[in-house]
Amino acid sequence: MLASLLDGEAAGYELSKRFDVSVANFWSATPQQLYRELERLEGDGLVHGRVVEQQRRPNKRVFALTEAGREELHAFIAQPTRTTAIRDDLLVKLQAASAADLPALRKAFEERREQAREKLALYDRLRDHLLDGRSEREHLTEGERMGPYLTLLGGRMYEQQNLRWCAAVLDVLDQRIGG
Amino acid sequence: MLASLLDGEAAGYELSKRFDVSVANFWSATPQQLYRELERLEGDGLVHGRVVEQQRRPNKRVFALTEAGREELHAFIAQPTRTTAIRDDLLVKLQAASAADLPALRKAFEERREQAREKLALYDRLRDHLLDGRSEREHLTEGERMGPYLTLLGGRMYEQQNLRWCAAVLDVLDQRIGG
DNA sequence: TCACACATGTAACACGTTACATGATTTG
DNA sequence: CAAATCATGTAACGTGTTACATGTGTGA
Repeated sequence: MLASLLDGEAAGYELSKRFDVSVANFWSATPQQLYRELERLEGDGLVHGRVVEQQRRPNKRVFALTEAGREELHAFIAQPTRTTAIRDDLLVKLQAASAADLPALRKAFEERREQAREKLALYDRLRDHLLDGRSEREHLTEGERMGPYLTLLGGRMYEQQNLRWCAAVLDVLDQRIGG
Repeated sequence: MLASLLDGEAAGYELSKRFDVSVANFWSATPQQLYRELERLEGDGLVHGRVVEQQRRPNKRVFALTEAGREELHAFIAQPTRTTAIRDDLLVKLQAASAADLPALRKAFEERREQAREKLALYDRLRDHLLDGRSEREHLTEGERMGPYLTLLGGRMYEQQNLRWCAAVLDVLDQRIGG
């Protein structure tokens, strides 16, 4: 959340929208978590909220990073990185599948492939928007922050690999089902 | 855990070892979770435990899948697959980094690259062991279960992509730090 | 007029992690 | 002789998910 607020102040609802698109690439959270966490971060002085009155919408509380929040981010980056825990239902299904499960498994992999395609298309749009006409090289050498572009690159590479893997698995499944 | 028990009965401690190696590829769990979960699964009749008395070791309780456990696995495979939640500290660090953070970030990425290399080496050993002299094609068309091989393939592809991404990011970081 | 977007939350529950506890045997 | 491995757990805590609750404004 602190990292997301670097891109500008936001209310809980707006943050949850950001998480749906760009941030979901590397961090997922439900709106409920965000609201709870905002209270805590404000209590710890890492963010500061103010009420913005709106005419035709319910009022909202907009949160901005404080100086302490920025320092917390620097400290976080300097800390040892926790190893990432992977938990993927689809791989469990694949691991456990026997002959009778193959058609259901095939369907699950087609869905995963479709999701990967959609994410890839989304990332490509975000990338074009982020570059805004400049070349990748220009953006990376001259831009202020290279982070958002490189995380997006990571997301794209991840989904491309995902597609290749789905293709390989579907290939095997079709041979097993068909032949 | 049910999927892991397809590879043969095991005690909690043995399961935690399996999770450390092959299963960690797609599902992580602490030993404490496994012990707690084994109790629950036995309560639900999905696994069945028996005490194995040992001479020079503490006795152990070995658990095997029951028929209900196997059915549960089939049902699980047929269910809609939950979308996988990604949460990666390293990507958050990258997203949030500013100029002052680059050296710390570089170190974090070198560590990630090293971890990827080690995992890849482990997966290659597991792959050789799994194939046991046969070709990939033979194993996939003639073997009883293709799951373990294909999950391993997924892990290898994932780590290879990870390596490529680390290389790309380190390249950019070095240009920013050096130049 | 119906559904969706905006906007924020509470409460209950489920799940996961960390610390602690125990004690034998084997390996270096 | 120390450290690692085998073997199993409890208790406390922290985090995450799900269900529920509320109400206005906008677009089809």
